[in-house]
Amino acid sequence: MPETGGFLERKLSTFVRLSEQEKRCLSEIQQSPMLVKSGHELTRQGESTHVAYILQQGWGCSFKDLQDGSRQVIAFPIPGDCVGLRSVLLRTSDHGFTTITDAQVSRFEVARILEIFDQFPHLGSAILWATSRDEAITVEHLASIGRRTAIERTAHFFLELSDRLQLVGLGSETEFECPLNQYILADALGLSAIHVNRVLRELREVKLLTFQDRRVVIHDRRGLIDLDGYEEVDQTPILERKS
Amino acid sequence: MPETGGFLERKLSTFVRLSEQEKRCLSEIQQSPMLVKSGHELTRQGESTHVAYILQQGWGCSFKDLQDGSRQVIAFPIPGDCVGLRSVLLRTSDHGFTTITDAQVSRFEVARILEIFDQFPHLGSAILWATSRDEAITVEHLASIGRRTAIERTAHFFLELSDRLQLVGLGSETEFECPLNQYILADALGLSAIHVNRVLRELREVKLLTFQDRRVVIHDRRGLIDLDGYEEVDQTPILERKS
DNA sequence: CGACGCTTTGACACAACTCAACAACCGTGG
DNA sequence: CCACGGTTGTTGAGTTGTGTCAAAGCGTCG
Repeated sequence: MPETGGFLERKLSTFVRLSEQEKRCLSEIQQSPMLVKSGHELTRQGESTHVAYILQQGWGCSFKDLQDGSRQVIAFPIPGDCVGLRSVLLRTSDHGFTTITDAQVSRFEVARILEIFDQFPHLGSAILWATSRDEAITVEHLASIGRRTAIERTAHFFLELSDRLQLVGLGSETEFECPLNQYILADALGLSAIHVNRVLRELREVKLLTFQDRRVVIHDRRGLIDLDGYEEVDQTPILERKS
Repeated sequence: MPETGGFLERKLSTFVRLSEQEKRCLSEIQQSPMLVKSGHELTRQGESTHVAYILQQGWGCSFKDLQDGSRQVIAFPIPGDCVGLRSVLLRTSDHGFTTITDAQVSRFEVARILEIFDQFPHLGSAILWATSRDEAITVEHLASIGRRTAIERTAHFFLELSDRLQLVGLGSETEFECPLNQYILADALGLSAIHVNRVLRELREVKLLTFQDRRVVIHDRRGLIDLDGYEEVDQTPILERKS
């Protein structure tokens, strides 16, 4: 657990300097998070809802179930990320969300977000920035699955995950916790679990990256980047307060 | 060319009933569209910008270029759709946009959008709805490429395109103009152009769909849906004015 | 007329999938 | 304490969907 403002404040702070008032507002909507057991489906594909969540602790994934029983994982939100914000504007949710570990989430009414946009425009743009970043990640994901080989895709996935975790202080340059199994990884990468296993072995053998015991160790960041053309995100704050 | 309000008004109207004032506002930002020649890159990957566009006429695509020279097409905006709205919030654009035919676009400052959010909240939520829908389409696209076979993916793509075009009155249940070539299609579907050709042949042979002479004809909608599990979007307006 | 963009086809290669089996690890209960 | 099933990881063998390479057909346009 980071400084009082939580992971969300930490993440948004890389984008815009927040006033004390805005920080209070953030704390307020993140009060009394609820506990959620591992494997619980917080939101279901096809349901309609008026609430969204901020993930406070633990891991989960948003996903889409297809007709033939297969599943595509869309994203792995990490602490500080919003869950289900998009769904509330569409009539029905186009995807589900399930926890992967025990987790804590803050629930909020979407109406609350609209109020915030009104009251704290800077905070509003910071949130818009965050959702834009999430979208950009989805788009990159799309490009990965559409055009990269299995090993490039996997390397890229872990680099991106590493960067996001570092942004909220949940990992170092070279190492982070990652309680995903190879089945979930497969559904995220658009591969079969068996092939994921082979790819992970190869990454290990060429001494680029190790994924073992719910833990990722990056042995050769440069090598991974060369493999897949990963581009680091520029994270310096770009919006300064006017006054 | 539809009624005076343009394609954007028509699209948003399926979501929320617009006041005369709001309609005027929409017309205003779409005044004096610029002409863009086919094959022109309106925005470039990696550039930073403060303007976005509304496509008025013609076809284009947003895409991502990868390190190895391959390309992934993210979306085919059609008239009434926004282009580059997300990019302006991130420091640099994560994708490019190029026209595919001669086109007309309205350029607008992002600041203008923020003003609209202020002045016409209903219009603001309609725009948010539209961007949420675009996101949902991207997510569906991701699932398609990750988990569907080439033929399912292709069928799904054309069904979705058909629905969007109908929404702005640019196609019927069974037929629409589609000036895409098989190379661009390939980059959108995450396939090789040659395989796209094979898939199109098969769709034609089993009498589901014909793609020829820049024109798509849907022979058997039901059959296509059965093939790929396409879900129609519920389009009844869900936001009614309060007063 | 030739050049060019796009489509079509065939032969072959290969990345990733499927099926099948086994190993390692866990918590549980007898 | 060990036996047990359940979950996850690992490996091999064979299959298949899709990519690559090569070439030809066909409009259109200068």
